[in-house]
Amino acid sequence: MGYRESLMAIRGISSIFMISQMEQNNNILMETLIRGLDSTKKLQNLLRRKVNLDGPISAEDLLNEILRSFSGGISMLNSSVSGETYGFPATPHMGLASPVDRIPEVHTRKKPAPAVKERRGCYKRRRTIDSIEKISATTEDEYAWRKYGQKEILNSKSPRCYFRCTHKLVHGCKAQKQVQMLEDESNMYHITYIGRHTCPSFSHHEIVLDFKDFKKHHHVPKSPSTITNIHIDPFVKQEAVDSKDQSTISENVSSANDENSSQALRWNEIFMGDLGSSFMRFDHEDSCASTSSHGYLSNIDFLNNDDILSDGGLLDHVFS
DNA sequence: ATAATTTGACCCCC
DNA sequence: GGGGGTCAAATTAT
Repeated sequence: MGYRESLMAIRGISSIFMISQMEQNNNILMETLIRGLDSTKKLQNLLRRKVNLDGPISAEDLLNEILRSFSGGISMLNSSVSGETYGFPATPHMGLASPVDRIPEVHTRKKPAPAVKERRGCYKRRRTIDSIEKISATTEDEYAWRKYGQKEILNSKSPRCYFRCTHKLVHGCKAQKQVQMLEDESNMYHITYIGRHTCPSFSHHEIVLDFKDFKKHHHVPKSPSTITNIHIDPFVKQEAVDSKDQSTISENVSSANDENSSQALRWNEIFMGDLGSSFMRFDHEDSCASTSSHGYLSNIDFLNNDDILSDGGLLDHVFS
């Protein structure tokens, strides 16, 4: 049976199955993927021991690709089961510090109960938010983020960490970021960028060619902020943000005036360039007034479950 | 001294 | 009612 026939069979069967059966199949698939991932990692370790640096690079590349595929599949399943959107990971985890891997310390401080419940700011829960999601091996990017919250998420082992732009108070920058570690074994992060940086500063950490080397000689904070050597946001000019190093290199990259028309494409370029294998779809829906009044970002829908089995959907992309 | 993080409380909205 | 996003005092780091 050829691939097309198999695919058609899968589609036909899937359309008949009840949801519970689909979940059961998901579980079986998940177990299979996890076994495969584990075996591949072991094989990778074996290869690394037996071959020298001039060995079969292509085999190593192939293994890496297998790892990415497994990790991506597991991430997809996790996300679809939990009702989240999903994307694909770019590269295996590189062992960078995690912002969410710390068990919160138990503090003994006792906060005196406020005598009078003062009304805080009116919170607006986002509905159709201006957000970009990605799955990444690293939580770091070129921006400076300040953590302002962490929440345990229902049915999730990893907490979700909340970050806002460090320059929020100075420049009123509304950019936010949420980071949550995926629950598979890939050690990747589900990162959601909300809103856009409006602060008039830009970092150029890509001048740091080897971030790992950089970390050996510089203190790197626990937060996922500060440094990356991966990509630049072409919309904004931003200062270097390593708060410890205080080195600042500024450069005007592009004006803010010509960005709207091609913004979705640019974000697409950024993340596709960064992740390599992210699947994103950009929709132009209403912006949320609470997060952006300028329509800076295009909304993104990660492919939903229907896309997996629909014509021209995810499977077709993956296997084409 | 100042900045950043932690973490329980608060609050909105599904 | 409760999940999750945010606040802000306390704590920690620089």
